[in-house]
Amino acid sequence: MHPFRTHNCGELRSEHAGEQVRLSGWVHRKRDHGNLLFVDLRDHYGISQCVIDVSSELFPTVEGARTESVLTITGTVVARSDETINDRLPTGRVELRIEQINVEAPAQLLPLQVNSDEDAGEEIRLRHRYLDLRREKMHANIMLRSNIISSIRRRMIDQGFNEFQTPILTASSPEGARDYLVPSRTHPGKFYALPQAPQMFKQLLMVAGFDRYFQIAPCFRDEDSRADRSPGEFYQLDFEMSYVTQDDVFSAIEPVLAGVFEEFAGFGKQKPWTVTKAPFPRIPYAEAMLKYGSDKPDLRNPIEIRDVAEIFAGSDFKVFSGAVAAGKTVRGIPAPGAAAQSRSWFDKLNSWAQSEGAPGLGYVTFADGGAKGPIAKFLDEARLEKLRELAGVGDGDAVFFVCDDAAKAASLAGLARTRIGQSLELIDEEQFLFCWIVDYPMYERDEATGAIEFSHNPFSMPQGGLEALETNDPLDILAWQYDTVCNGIELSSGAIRNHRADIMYKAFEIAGYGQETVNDEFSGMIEAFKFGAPPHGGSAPGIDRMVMMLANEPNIREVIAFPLNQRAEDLMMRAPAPVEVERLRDLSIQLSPSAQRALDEEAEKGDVESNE
RNA sequence: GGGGGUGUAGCUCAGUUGGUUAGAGCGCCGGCCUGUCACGCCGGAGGCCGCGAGUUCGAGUCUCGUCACUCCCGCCA
Repeated sequence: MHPFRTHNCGELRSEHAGEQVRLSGWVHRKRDHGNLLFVDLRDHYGISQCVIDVSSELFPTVEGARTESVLTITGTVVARSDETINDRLPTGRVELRIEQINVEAPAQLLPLQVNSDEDAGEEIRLRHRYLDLRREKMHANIMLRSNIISSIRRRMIDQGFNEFQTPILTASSPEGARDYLVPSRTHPGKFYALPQAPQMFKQLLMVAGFDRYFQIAPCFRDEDSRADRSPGEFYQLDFEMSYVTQDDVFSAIEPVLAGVFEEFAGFGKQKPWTVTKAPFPRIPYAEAMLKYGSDKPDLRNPIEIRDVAEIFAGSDFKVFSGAVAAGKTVRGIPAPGAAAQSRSWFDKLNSWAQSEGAPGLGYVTFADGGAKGPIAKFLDEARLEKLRELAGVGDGDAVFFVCDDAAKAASLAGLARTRIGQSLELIDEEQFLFCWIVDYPMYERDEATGAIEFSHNPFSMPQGGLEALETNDPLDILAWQYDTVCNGIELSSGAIRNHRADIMYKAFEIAGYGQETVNDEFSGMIEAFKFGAPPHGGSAPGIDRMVMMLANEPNIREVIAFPLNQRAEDLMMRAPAPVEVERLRDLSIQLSPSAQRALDEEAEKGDVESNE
């Protein structure tokens, strides 16, 4: 007989009755009746009830085994009597009579309870992550992640993609996020950087003549975390293709995303959520900013913002008409059914808008063929009729107004759209609604300095190519640049790349970088482009975010086995940590006095604590 | 770097306008219990109320500072 198990803990059924079997697993729960004792033995696969009574000499051993101890139990499978069958357990029609037991590893008192759904503090969960991961929900989340990744891999390979690895120790990339740096021992004073993404490598693979690359790629960015942004590192489904247009990229990846989401949309849900079928809607950036006030719209919210500047232009509402005359705009946010809301509901939205820095949130309500609200009396019937038409509203509805310059108005209107949609419960959450945001502007003006800079990704091909760069106003140039958005979350960003050295130099020149800078900062890639680079493009959906959405978790750390905490520390492995002076010497590194002082203070504090 | 929330038993939390000895559930230890499956019943141990100042006759409670965790802003081409 195998030393540990003949079956797993989720396997035993009625047909095994009478067999001599061996199970290994953790003590999930014990029910000690004094003379009769039940042990729920748990492993990755399930739970089996084992039973022993006082007549056995093994009884004290089982009684003494604490929760989460690891046991190997040998015995006979017995069918349970009808009244003792547990239909909630797949193995609940049988139990194992304990005839032999080996305590493989006893467990101490637990810092968190594995067999309970009770929330434990995150610090304790991360410090003892191996225990946290034993718990049902976390175990399921991590398995979901594993299954999603193998599904992605299968689907990508089926689409003709090839999996490659790219370096982890590489060069620091200019712009973008802060890099994680790794000091070089062999080159004193020089540093590697961990890749923020394999961006340049995947482009170089295209230049190298491979086609259809993908990788489940680790990415490292030294930026502060958020609930949906894991600290330090995360994973992308990174892919790139040669000789493609934007439409080719979309039609290659849409079936993968739609397929994966359809496959897993039922995880932990009463009924599977609906998923957008390919092809996903394509929304130009400018339209998204107008209609949704965001370049990552949540399409589950039915509200669409309208430009209603013309209604206020020349009107008696001087605050708005004056602003419109001065070049500002007015955005209208329809609120279907909101006319029935109380005065305090409108007041609450108004004070919310003020907390966002706006003067307020004006509105008009429509009822009984007339219009009410603080602004209504300033608008004549023709203007009100035009408003009904533009905003698509009628009796029972309301429209809110935001007046500012276009960018600010769009942004506040977008926030208001979300807030109003939630407040009126207009959002059917149980769906995954995808779209592409396309036609991003290539450049934008820095508010503070007035300088022209890249608005998204400097490696994107400008629409119209070199000619557009040479002849158009930079702020009017669009890029072959696109984002995948699902339920208001940016899932990926991608582009048709700029594969021409001459266009690259020109594009950077407009953003204020000379040829030498490009040669310095992107030497590998710009060189490569001088030896025949294929037109290419791709994208990189975030794996962690996809899993988070499919698992319906509000926090990305719930779908990562061993995440860093918010301060990018590993509480379990104790990273980052100080190192011996000798090792720093190897690396030609000396700590600053302030860093040394901080370490000394911390060490002192640690000593005091450990002496107690 | 800035703002909000939280910090009380091993864990999750309650704790009134500041007022005697700080509670509950789970876990732990002991006792009883031969059909439970979140077993049940009885008993017990376990607290620098994050830390440090201050106000007060008196602080878990109020004030200030500080630390930790977390959420958000900045940041994330």
